[in-house]
Amino acid sequence: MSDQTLPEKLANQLRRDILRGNLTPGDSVKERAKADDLGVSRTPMREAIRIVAREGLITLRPSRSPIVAIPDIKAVTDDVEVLISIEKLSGKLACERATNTDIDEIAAITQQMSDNFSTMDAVDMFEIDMSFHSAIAKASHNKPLAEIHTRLLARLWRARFLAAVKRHNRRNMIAEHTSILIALRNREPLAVDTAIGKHLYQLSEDISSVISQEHQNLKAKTDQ
Amino acid sequence: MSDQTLPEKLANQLRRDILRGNLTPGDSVKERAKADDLGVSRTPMREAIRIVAREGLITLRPSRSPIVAIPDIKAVTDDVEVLISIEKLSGKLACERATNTDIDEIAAITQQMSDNFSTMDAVDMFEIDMSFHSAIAKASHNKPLAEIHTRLLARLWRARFLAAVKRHNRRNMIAEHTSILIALRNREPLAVDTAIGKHLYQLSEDISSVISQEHQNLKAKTDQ
DNA sequence: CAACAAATTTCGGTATACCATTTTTAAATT
DNA sequence: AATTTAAAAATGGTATACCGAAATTTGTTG
Repeated sequence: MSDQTLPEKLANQLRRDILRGNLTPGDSVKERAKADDLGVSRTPMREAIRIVAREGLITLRPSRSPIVAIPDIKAVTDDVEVLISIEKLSGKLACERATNTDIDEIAAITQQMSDNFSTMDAVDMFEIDMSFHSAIAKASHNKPLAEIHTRLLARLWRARFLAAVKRHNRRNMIAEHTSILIALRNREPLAVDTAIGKHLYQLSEDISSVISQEHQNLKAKTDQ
Repeated sequence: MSDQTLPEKLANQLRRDILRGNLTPGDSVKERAKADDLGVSRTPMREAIRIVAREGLITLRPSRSPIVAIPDIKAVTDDVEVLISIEKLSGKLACERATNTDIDEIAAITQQMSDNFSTMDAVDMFEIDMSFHSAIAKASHNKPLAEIHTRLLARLWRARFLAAVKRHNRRNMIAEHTSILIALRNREPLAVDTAIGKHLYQLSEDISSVISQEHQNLKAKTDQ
């Protein structure tokens, strides 16, 4: 874990702050202040900000403070559009290339979710959901694909989380995950495609509604 | 053009050096040396290196000089795999959302290529080919999609270029571009999908052969 | 001459200093 | 009191300095 570079660690911290809501869209992210907070100099913090910015969670402005990105509905639905395509490709490739270990891992995650679904809070649930989707991307055995997938998920983290807290149709989710898992185990690309499509279809609208609602709440915000 | 930040400009310079062959895979990219070359300090150069590294053209190594990425066959074919999927999605979305201006632009590029195909050298030809594909991505009106596409193209630039120099079946290429264009103009997603698939299908193997050949030539390379 | 060891150099990582632009604050004028 | 303007503070961009790890060179020893 400690083979992570300092800027990476700082970037993680920033992400966490944004996703947990300690930093909300529109907040400024000042190099000096953040660096002082965490007891490092500006150089690595600057790099960390760039890392997170490239993922889309922070917006850079020339000669101005970076701010936490304010996702507009279009950008988010665009992301979801790509995410669906990427996940479907992952599923197809996973059918061809996933090892049994890969699939067992996906099964374990699914099992874990269904075992604890009544006791977990939204955050736990959400993180398991994330790991489910990441596991499929990994099972594609295509590294650039997995990287793109990771980046998209990171960008959608917050929106997905907000959406997930709202609708708690957990049973439904588990059923959908299970059908994806079965299709993968049977190595049936078409069934995987359908199952993933079904699972992600609703997401776009759910997210849109949450984001548009947030935009309402963001009206009287004057701080940079 | 001058609204580009200094690190961006330096990153462009690095890309160009790599793609033009002034820097070849395996060469080290030293902060200090490169910064001195271009008369800037290490800070912006460092940032530029990170930018290009994140695109995949440079490989960072902990506490070592970054080196120009040595693309292995697997990585390149993986990239192509994703590229095909991304371009097909672009085509599908372009059918729905492209403005007539978008399509006229694509047509103009195609025309330009067919007008000058006998007089252009490999580089000219190649750059027009690039712009053709970028124009389709732009016509999807999905920004993150276009960004991913750009990044993939950049990463494949060199390999595609090397492959393109070898096979000069230009007429074939123009015919394929034309069929993509027609399908787009008719707004027929299926036809677009087929045409793009056909156009990109060969690419993977062409590139693979070029890359594997290059790996041969890279045997006795001892410089870091 | 080979192999190992120590000293030196090189290089990335981090901290700090300086500069230019932008933002904020405060004062001054109408 | 409101508006404009000037001064001060804040902030990102860039340069430089310092440090520790890694690589290289050099010297010594078997």
